[in-house]
Amino acid sequence: MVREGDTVAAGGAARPGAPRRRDAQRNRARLVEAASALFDEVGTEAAAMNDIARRAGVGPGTLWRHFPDKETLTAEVVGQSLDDLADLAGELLAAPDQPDALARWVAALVRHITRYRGLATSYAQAARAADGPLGARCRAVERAAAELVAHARERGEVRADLTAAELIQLATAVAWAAETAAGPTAPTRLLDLVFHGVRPR
Amino acid sequence: MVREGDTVAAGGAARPGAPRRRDAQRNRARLVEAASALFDEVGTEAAAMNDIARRAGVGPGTLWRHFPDKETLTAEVVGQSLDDLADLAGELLAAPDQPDALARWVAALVRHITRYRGLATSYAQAARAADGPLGARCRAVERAAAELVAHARERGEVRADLTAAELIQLATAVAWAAETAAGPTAPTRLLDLVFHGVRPR
DNA sequence: ACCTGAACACCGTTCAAGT
DNA sequence: ACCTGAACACCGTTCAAGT
Repeated sequence: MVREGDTVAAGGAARPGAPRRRDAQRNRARLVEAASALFDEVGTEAAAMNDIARRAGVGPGTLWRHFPDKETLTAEVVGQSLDDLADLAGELLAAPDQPDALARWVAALVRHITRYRGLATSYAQAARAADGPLGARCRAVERAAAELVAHARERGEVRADLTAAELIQLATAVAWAAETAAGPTAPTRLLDLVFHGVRPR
Repeated sequence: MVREGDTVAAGGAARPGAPRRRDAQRNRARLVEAASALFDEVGTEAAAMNDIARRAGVGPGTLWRHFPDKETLTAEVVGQSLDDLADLAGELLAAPDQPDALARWVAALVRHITRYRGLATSYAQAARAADGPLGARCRAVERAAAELVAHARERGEVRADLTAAELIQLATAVAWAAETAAGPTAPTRLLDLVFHGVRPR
């Protein structure tokens, strides 16, 4: 994560370009903050790029040079949270005999996706064109999921034919349904149905 | 369904308004056809209203007077298919001892939703604001689902706490996931996971 | 009554002009 | 180098002017 003032010291205060760089990095930080705030209010899809720029107090051109498209901006806003998910997977695997590690991780994944309205759709699009910045981060999450699925399979906690990609698709779908639902169906309820099935046991 | 020429006989050929009415109905039929064709090609969301009007050979104003919003137009395009779903539910319930009637009906529901890209999102939005024309039709589908769920529950084919609304949310979510998926995961596979659960049995 | 198409508002995106 | 904001293309939506 680039922080304000990082390259100012590196560049040297005497160099004429330095203040510009500091401005650029402050603008960048402001843009991410403005995007995060607008995502909170109206969701990732309804948040207009021009509105994000205006809220950050910069022109649209500045926004577009810092982030060449909305996917890159979205990836920057949710990046830390996605890293946290990968870390959580590692912790769950490292701790011995964690019961239902997979179920707990998937619940965290659904919580993450429902953080901002529209994220499920953003991820689905990113996963389709996997070469984008968000798609790259999604693949990292998928690798973490694959380890957890393999672990759960060894313990007999999931069907032997379940793949990590399928599980992520279902989790994303549940998050999408919860965010667009008419009634107050909680994502945890839908997730429970997915894990145990709608048929009686 | 309104067919070309229906009201011409009813209005009388001598009345000056009659040719206008015939024009109006031909335009209406052309608009629905153009919308259906464009939905096929680019999905319900990417289909621009102006493009639909242009393809039908009418001005945008004509489209907007026939269909006051996109939801009304969408409801017209998928109306017959939704009626078919309600009919199918009736048939499955009428025939005695149909095994897995519910599962077969939900599979048909998912096939319907995946007919046009974007339909899952259209339905989710329609279900949220249930007073629209599409929301009304969705409620009819929900009533059919409720009967099937009750029937399946009596036979012990589903969990006792499963509601029709939850099942429809899951079916819509699965359809959404299948249409936006990166890989070639078939909706039937995801539906199977939802019915039997990701845990081993 | 019904139709047409120009027109307005809005949003994504670019780029010439500034410092 | 970086920023600004005007500008263009596009889409949803409306409406005055026609027949």
